[in-house]
Amino acid sequence: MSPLAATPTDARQGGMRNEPVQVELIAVLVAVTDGDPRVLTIESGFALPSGPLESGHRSLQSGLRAWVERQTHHPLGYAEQLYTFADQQRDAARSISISYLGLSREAAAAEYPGAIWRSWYEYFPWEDRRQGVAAAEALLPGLAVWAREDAARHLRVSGLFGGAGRGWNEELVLQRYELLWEAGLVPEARRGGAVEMPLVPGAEMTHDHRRILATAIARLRAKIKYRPVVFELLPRDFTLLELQQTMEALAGQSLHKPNFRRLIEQQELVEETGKFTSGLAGRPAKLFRFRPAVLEERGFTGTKLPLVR
Amino acid sequence: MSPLAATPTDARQGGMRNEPVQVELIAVLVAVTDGDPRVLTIESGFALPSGPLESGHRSLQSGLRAWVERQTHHPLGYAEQLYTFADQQRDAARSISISYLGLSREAAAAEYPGAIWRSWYEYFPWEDRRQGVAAAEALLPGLAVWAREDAARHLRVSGLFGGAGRGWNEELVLQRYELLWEAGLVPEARRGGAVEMPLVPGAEMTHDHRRILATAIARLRAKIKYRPVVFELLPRDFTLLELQQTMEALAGQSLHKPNFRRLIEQQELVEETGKFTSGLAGRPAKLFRFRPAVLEERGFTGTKLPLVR
DNA sequence: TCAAAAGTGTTATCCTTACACCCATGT
DNA sequence: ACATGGGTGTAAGGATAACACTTTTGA
Repeated sequence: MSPLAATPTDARQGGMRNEPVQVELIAVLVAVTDGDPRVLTIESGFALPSGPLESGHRSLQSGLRAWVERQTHHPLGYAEQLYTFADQQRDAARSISISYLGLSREAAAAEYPGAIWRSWYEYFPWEDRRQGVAAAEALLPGLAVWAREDAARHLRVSGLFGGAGRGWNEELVLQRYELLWEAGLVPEARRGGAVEMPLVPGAEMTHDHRRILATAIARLRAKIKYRPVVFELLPRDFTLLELQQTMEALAGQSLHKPNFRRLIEQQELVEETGKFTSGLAGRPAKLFRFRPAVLEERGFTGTKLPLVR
Repeated sequence: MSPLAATPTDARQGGMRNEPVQVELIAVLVAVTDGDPRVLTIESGFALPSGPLESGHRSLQSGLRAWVERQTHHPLGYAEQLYTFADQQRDAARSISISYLGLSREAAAAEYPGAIWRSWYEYFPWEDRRQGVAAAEALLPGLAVWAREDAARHLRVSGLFGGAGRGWNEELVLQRYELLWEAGLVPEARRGGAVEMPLVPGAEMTHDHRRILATAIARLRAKIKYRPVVFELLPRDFTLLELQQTMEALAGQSLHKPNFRRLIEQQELVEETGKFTSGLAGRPAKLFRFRPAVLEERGFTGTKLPLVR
């Protein structure tokens, strides 16, 4: 169609050797159970399901699906790509990690001994502010030491961790983790290094898996606000309180009940099923279901720009 | 720290052969000049800058930077990862493409003959609705043929392309392109296939480069609404009209001037420089500059959830 | 009867949208 | 004078946030 000034091959001559690399697929599979946002792990919570891309895999997603099912016996439902990292291992061959975020429900599969669901707040205790901000404020003294006599560091700390009523942005999960790494307050930052400050609470993971988990949490916290993805984590029928508690679990913050209900109603995301809960404490609640029609109706975005009529 | 039930290596035995693959880096470098959103191309607009990851590259980004600078002599400024694709070429070795979105300004470099800036609307004419919707509506007859007697196809077409006042969501660039591909209305869908319907206007690119460009446009159109990235495309000092026209170029839609200005002002994204334009038609305009403080002040998001006090 | 959860009303405030209008400069 | 773009006022309607309050069940 268009005359080529140079073929792609021509344009790519003369560099260093092309490097054949290993490609690894990593899954962050999330479910919310009993108000707890959980992530599916192997090796007793020390690693995320993962494995190399193989010649038998027809696509990245199907390769990932194969690894998750082999290692956890859990089906991989909805999944989206998260990020691609390159590991620069000295002298060893280079490897590329392609990570995915999956949304599922714990009930969807029977137990399998090699796979364990863990609350993601075991890895990031300071990200859970539903019962108060104590876990986050416990980090402040250590961070103050790191930021001592450095105005730029102080700014970063207070921007990310709040402190004196500075406000908390729940989406900055990765930035907070990276700051803790930089400050050497997290064990994986010290591999092969000296001990300095006392470590911060929170469980470690292999390689960069905890970093990938932070990326997944951040992505999900951002996404629930503008795409109806929460419903992947809920049964077909649910009460508004269950919906609210699922959102709270993800966001790590408590929401205002009356206003939350109006928000949901106003967005017309759900419809009544006509059924009610029973047998639980309190007044029976209406059961709702997601209204899949919204996916067609609006391309689902929310404009935010003052268009001209 | 945590006792391992199995080492990572153990858990990964017994599959097919690991597959060493080629990794390719691809850049979509965008600038807005004279109200035109442009993308940096090589091969007379037929390809995006790209090249394989090499052993000398210290990271994915630095490898990309090296390729862009070699092929276009243009510096790569702000860049973020877009998406990672796997190419399943039958019998040939598999290859992985990691694409990036970069924001820049055309003025930042001198001309270089191998590299050309092209309006992205040359590739997607129907995405420009600033001068009217004729280009999009011209597609409707062909799409109607494809959707004939298929209610689901009709729904997709009207959801994506609007039609009778159904509204237009400018972020669905990729979905629209993929629908046109499926309908066989785009030349790259017919490689090695038969000719059916007349093709839709819009320039072709090699491989899946046009698809990657669609991904980049969609990402950028979404992102300008919640992150202050437009400023990467503007000079340090700019008028509000320049800012507006840059946004319009990206969104492909006209914006309402008075309300746009209030929106910007209300977000406190910019500050006055005290300087004015001169020598142009009309009243001199105040020059503004981006207020970088916003990046610290708020983690920049806009909550959208009814938090409890 | 009480605890627990569901669910409603009301208000003040802010943001968005649309429309109308005036201002300052170059030609 | 007038074309061109810069810039302001204002009012309606909608969304948000905070508060107080009523309803329905199980124990």
